[in-house]
Amino acid sequence: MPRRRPGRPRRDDQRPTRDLVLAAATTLFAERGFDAVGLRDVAAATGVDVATVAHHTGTKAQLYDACFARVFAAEREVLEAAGERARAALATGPADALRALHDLVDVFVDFLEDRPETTALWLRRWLEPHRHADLDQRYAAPLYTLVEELLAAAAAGGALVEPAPHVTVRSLVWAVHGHVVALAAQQGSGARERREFRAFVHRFLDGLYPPATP
Amino acid sequence: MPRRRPGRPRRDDQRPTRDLVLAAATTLFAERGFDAVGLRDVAAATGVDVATVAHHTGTKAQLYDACFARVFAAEREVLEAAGERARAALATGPADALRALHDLVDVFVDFLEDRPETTALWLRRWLEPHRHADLDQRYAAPLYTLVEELLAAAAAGGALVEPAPHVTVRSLVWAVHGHVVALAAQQGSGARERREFRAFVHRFLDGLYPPATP
DNA sequence: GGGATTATCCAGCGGTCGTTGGATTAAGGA
DNA sequence: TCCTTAATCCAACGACCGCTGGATAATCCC
Repeated sequence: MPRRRPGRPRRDDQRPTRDLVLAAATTLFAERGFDAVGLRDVAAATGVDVATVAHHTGTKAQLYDACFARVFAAEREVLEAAGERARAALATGPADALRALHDLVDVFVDFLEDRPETTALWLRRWLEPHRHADLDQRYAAPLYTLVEELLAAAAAGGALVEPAPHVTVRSLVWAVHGHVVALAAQQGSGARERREFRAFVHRFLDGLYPPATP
Repeated sequence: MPRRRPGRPRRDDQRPTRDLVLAAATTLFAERGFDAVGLRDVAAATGVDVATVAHHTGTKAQLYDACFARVFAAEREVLEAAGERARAALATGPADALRALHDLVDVFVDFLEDRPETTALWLRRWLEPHRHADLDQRYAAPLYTLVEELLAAAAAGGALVEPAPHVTVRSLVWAVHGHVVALAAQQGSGARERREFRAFVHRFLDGLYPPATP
């Protein structure tokens, strides 16, 4: 239990103020985008003053970046843990690699369904041209590499027809984002949509390989 | 040749001012989004005053809607023309239906590659929750219906495995948008990317059906 | 030619934005 | 207890925002 640092306390300070600000800002940025969110909106959603937001997170652009870093770090953490398990299956054989690929994609879909703000921030960032390189290299590239390795390993049991794995991976990723956006757009639990999408994804993965001709 | 209407002329009035404003605004909105674009930016890009923009397009929200209507009307026009040809192939047989499906998707990919602002506006609109219904029903639904019909017709020559056609179509559409975004993000002509993506899409369409077991 | 109509620009209004200086309050360290 | 440090809020600054009233100029209709 860390001691409180000096300073005038808030009325309810169970969590550090910076975390509260980042959480509120992330939600708002995901919903409305950078320019439509005012620092006074963030402050009101957190329950503090505008100056307090600035004191903890600096400028608005820095706050935006901090929100991205937090969300994408969480995504990366989950995916890398799943990636470790998948890598372990790489050496054991093509069938295991294909199953590991299915598992990895399931983790990815589950994560984005649970945290749709990840999809929203991801899409918004793609629409900012000057940030493409950073986003792609720091967050997307490692995942893409892993999936491509899994694809290649799984292909050992039946030659992979697709000549450009990154196109396949990217298309799959965008399909998942589209699924999450569609889920957020409709009312209801979307349980059927989730089930159908998973069936589609698994069929998609299996369809990447030509039928085994015994 | 329509006569000029009365009023103080611009210095160079080859095209109607409203068209120039809409074209400039569409580019800016696609690049930066609604809130990051000021009416003074639109005016400067057009070469007129702010008041002139307001005079021709009303409020900023109306200008935004007009840009959407123009872009999506162009998309719809192209797709419906291609859809007419595809529908003609529906009755002739499963092989023709499958080929028509390929052609229709090619038209879709070509169009979005040529006009990436369509993808940008489309994605931005998806990120505005209160506009989902309108976007989906007015523009997406007719296309989806047509593609699903083509899928069903093509399936007559080999049972369609996929049980939820709209999931397949939506995933394909999002994959195309992802392809366009990736194209815009990289330098160079992207000729190889385009070729690879087309190969992927056609393999994807063929993979929707189980292998014919002779 | 002369009013009517239309397009354009200028200037400015009220409001909101991101940001900051400084006062206030509470905690830790001596 | 007193000084330092840190967290918070208040007030306000300058800049920019969407929007508009009104002046001006060019065309049409008669």
